[in-house]
Amino acid sequence: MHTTPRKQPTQARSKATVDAILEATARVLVADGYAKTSTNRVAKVAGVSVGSLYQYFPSKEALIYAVAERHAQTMVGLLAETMTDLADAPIEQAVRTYIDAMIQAHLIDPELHHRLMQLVFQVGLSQMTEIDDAATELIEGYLASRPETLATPDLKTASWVLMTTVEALIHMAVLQRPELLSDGRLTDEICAVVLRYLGVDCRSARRGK
Amino acid sequence: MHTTPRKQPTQARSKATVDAILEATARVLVADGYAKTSTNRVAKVAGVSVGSLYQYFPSKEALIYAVAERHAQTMVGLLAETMTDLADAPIEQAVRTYIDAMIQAHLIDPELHHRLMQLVFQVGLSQMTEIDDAATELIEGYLASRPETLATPDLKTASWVLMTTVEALIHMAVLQRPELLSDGRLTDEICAVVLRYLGVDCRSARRGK
Amino acid sequence: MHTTPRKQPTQARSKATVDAILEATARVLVADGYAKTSTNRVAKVAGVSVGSLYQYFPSKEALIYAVAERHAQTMVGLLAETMTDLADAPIEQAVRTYIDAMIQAHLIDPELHHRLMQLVFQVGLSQMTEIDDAATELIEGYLASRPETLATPDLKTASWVLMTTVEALIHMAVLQRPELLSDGRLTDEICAVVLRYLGVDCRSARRGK
Amino acid sequence: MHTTPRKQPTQARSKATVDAILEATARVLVADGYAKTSTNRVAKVAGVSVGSLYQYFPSKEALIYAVAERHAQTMVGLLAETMTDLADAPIEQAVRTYIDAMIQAHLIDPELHHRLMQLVFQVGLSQMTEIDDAATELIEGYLASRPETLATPDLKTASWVLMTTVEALIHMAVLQRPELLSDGRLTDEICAVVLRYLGVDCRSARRGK
DNA sequence: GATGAATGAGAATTCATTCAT
DNA sequence: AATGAATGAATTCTCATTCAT
Repeated sequence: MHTTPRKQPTQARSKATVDAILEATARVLVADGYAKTSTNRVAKVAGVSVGSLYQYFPSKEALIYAVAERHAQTMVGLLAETMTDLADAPIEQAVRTYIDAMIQAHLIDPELHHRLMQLVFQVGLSQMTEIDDAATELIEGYLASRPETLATPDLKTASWVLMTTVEALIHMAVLQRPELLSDGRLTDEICAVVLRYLGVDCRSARRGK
Repeated sequence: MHTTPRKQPTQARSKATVDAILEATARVLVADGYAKTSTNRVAKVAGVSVGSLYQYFPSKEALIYAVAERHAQTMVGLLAETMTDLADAPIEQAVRTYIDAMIQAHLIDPELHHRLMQLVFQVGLSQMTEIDDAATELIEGYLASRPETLATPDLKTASWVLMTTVEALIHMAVLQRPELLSDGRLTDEICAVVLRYLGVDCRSARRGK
Repeated sequence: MHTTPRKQPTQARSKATVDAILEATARVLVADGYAKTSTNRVAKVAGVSVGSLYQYFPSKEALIYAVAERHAQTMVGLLAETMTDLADAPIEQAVRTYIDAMIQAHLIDPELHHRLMQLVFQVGLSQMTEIDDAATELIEGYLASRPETLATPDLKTASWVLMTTVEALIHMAVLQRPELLSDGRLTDEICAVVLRYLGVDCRSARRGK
Repeated sequence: MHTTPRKQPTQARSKATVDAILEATARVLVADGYAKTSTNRVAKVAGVSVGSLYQYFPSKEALIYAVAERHAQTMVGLLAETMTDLADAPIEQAVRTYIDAMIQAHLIDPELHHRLMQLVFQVGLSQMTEIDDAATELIEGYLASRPETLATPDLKTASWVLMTTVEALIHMAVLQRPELLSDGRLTDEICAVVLRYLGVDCRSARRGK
């Protein structure tokens, strides 16, 4: 089963077609779920014929892959943009910036993100796990440069725990508790989870607030 | 679309048939995923005819619902069994018991659990979110009885944060980092995340370890 | 690609279904050719649903295979029936019996036979070449028992030449010169080709006719 | 459905394009078979656009027709070239020349020849049967000029029998027994079949060999 | 109650052909 | 003339569901 795009659109017209197809795929995937996402329907929503769809994507899977690729790159791009130059920032600020960036990244297209995450194991969307891997490495790099912040000696496990925790809280909040996100309460709580885990912002710190 | 079982099996033989069907559904679901789980195949694996399957379950969805129901009840049952009489236990012990119980519950059938979790939004398996709701209430009840443990005044949010965090760490570990589970390292780390978030086990506490 | 039947029909009803499907396949194949033989059309002609067709034959190819199998067995059966006890017959009679049997076999279903022969290399219908192989062996066995009849020392090549010649003349006559078949002229000519090649029925023999 | 070329290429460039298309068609036909010979693929292999292809050939069938036409003409051309001035040659030499010429004609492009022969009835390629008709006429003309050679009074039938026999033996040998062709054994055998059928080269002739 | 044959709508995919650029 | 993007009917095959036996 091919999962790589069939050909690169060269003309402006075909570029627009490919964009329309990817956008339609995302919309249909969100609305109907993977099982009910039919290529004919995607084509119809995109306003092109099935034939055109298959001219650029050799299979339904390739379509999903391309959407995941595009979404993952948008998210990682936003993260990378925000996370520069935190090396010297105080840890409270670094953590808050990371969490804010993560939330923004999740808000790019929350429903699409969720659908794609569901498919990670079902279809094998490595693109999506790479977001997490990138985040884990980011955290690991930061913690490695500040050994004193780490309560546990196991750097890798701690990084994974932090990434997983932040990711899960944001992901679930986006889906189940959007009100917590909009008023900023959640950001505070996630910061608290992270900083306290790192030994910062203990009762003493909090009291001084 | 009906999603409730068609009739209650009264005779012993019927009970065995239903059990075989549910077990077969779980196995096929794990092996092939929801999309490729066909009722004909389930019937064959269960050793009954499709006709018999439809005698007890009016649709494919009803089948999945019943499996989710059974699995959720097993998990909640195990949790309920373990969590009795923690009201007076010291917080460290309560947290550890909770986390241990959660891990055990996740290890009942990790792959089935994961498949079902994937389907929560796709098919609308409220049974699975009820596990989380039950856990959240459990936490909320415990924290409500010990207001001094809470660093945040928002009891509901804190409970949700804790449940989500513990659930995510265990779930992802079961799938991605099984080695962290088997040697007990993860239990320690999750305890640390929870207790520090609750203001217990700060640096000072840890140092004394 | 599976080419073997999916399941054996056990009940009388399904046996009739399978028969209807095979017969319809043969008719559509003859009428429309392989490329235009669609499974939906076969099902319609057979008076069953596509689903039923696919219950017994996993692919279009499997369908053709089964038809070829059935046809080849009918032909070989007829040959075997006719060709017994020629060991002691005079060569003229043996040759004529063989040719007559071959003609009868070709007349079972000439158009189907032709379509299937066309597909031998295209689809790989070994069943059909096996008819030729069986015929070649028959000839080889007969010639081996009468070394004096053979003008060439190379038994295998001579057998292949004879089988190919007889087969081609009958096959083409059935399709292009049916009138030669009906009045028996062709049988005489094919006998002449064979017997003269074998050194029998030279001018002298003929003159005495 | 049009089957005649759309326009005659007058310019040199057009001629080259048409040639490239025909050659590509032949190659794809041999490699993939008729059903999988797509016009898009032919165009790609020919190095032109589909649009250009359809400028010269109004349909897929027209493409195949043109290829058959070209191939048949090449074969008939080679035959005609070789067969001149056999009127006075001894029969043994005439037969051998004919068979040699036929073999050479079959070796021009054996796989293409076979693919086209398969399509004769499927698509109706009269061009290919015309090769046989030409050969039959050639034989008939020769035999008519030498009535004494004929064992049968029916000239037409005898010619058809000879043409069919020689054609089949060569055709099948090219496909199934190429080793018989390369070492010349087959030529001898085919000569034997023909000459003995014609009453020449009886035992007596052979003995003197 | 049980069986499993039958159904047919619907999904993925291909490819001959057209036509705007 | 040439290009190649676009079309969409047609094809193969699946599977949830029904119902005669």
